[in-house]
Amino acid sequence: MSKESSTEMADRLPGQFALGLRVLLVDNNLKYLELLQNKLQHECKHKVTTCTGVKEALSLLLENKDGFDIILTEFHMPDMDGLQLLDSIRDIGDHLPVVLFSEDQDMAVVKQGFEKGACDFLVKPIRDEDLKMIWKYVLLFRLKKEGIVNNVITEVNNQQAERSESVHQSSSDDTVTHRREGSPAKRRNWDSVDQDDEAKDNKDIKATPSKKPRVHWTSELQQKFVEAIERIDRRKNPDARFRPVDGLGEVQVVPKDILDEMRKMGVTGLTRQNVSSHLQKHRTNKKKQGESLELRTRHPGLSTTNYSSPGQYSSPSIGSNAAPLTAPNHHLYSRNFSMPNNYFSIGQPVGPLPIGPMAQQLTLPLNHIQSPLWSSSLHHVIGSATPANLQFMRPPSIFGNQNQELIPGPHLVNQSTTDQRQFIAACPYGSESPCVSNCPQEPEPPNIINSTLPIHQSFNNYGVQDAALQIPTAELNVPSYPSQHTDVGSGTTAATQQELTDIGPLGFEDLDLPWFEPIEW
DNA sequence: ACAATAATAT
DNA sequence: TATATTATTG
Repeated sequence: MSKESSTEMADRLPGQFALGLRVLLVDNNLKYLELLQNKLQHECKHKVTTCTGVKEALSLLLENKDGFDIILTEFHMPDMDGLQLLDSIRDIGDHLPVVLFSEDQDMAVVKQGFEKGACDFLVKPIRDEDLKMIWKYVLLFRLKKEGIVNNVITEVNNQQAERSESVHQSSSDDTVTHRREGSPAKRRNWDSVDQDDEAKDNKDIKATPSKKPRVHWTSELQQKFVEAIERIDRRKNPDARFRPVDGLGEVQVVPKDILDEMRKMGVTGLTRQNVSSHLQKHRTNKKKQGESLELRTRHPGLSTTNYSSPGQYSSPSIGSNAAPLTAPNHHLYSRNFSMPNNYFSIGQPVGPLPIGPMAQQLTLPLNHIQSPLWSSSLHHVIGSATPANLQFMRPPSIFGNQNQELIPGPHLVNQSTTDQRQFIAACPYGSESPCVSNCPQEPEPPNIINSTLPIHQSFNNYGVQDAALQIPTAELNVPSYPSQHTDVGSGTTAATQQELTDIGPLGFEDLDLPWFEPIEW
């Protein structure tokens, strides 16, 4: 594999590159030193300087800082080992790529080498093809310094990924999940460890985990994608009854098939995962579309474009492409804590308020719940966030301090949010809370995110007796906005008002919104 | 800041 | 594979 990728690189790169490459070759084994030197000089046309000790090498480097392009050194040397060499080189200026080689391939050692910034670790005897390719490190090293290298690496990796995917079906490598570590300065092994293929059982030094380039789904691509799905769908679901929506028929259309089909249609360069990811989005969209369609059928007064959510904290525009009115499925946060996940502001909206009837009429049943946990005045909208960025705002204080401070959440909870939504925090202490009379100071609200207690207990400890949610039964007034509606915050015309009145209230049950599910503790 | 969209993890 | 989560981008 390495051979192939190397060859490809060679094709793409200027042939002159390696001529006169200045190599500092270090090995205390004279025979081997000579062997390598010969090959490098005669076959590779490099300019080779040899030495037999690390210290010597370092002094050469110090003498002539810019005298070399690359260092090729035996790892185990009597006077110093490769790691120390790497350290010292970094001291000098870290401007040279270093390739280590050694007899043994103790993985711990190899790994350390990479961590110290070695470009590669070759195992003796070094294969000719590897030796001839050492220039690539120079190139990569320089490119990297110029910040261009990501592309190069990415390309190389892509090719490798593609190749390996087509060979053995996505050997979904269980590379030890490298959490993205914050040190971008750290150099990585660029190519996979080039030695033999038996090295592949080594999980620690695999191919570069660099980022994949994003696939841009152009409209043509999208079109083919849909076309592919339709074809497969027809093939798999001959009975039209089972073909309600793209890819959502009785027999689902799966990424692999789509990819195959698309390839037949002449699409190249996509991976199965690309398709999978896109399919996910596609299905989500379809579903939303379906939902809003259904809603409109039942309530013709509601056109999709007529809605917008109030307040800046409201979530996905209820208009255009987002589902209006349909409540997202309830999301269960770990430990039985359920959070309402609304498209609307609930209760007292926070932040810039929509003016006009919107504010009043988009009031949801939640407002009527008298549960201590969710009673209307005790909610406030926090904002929208991805789980990672989720922050919980301290609930509005019953003591009047409205300066909510953010309680950043390392979220141990398993939030099940697919998209960014608005989150709503509940004030755990209702007006009935004993805290009102008993606590001289504002009590610390339970940290519902990090608490190890069952959530209801947190609240109980806090004076909330019954945290169970109730399913609201109140009526919902659903307003309609004029079709030209642009911005909720910008005002409401008389015509709007009229329209709103015309629509009239809808029964909550009409909407079939599973706002909450009762919580089982 | 926000939302969309793709990558990545589970 | 499906789906959840996270990263990146507009």
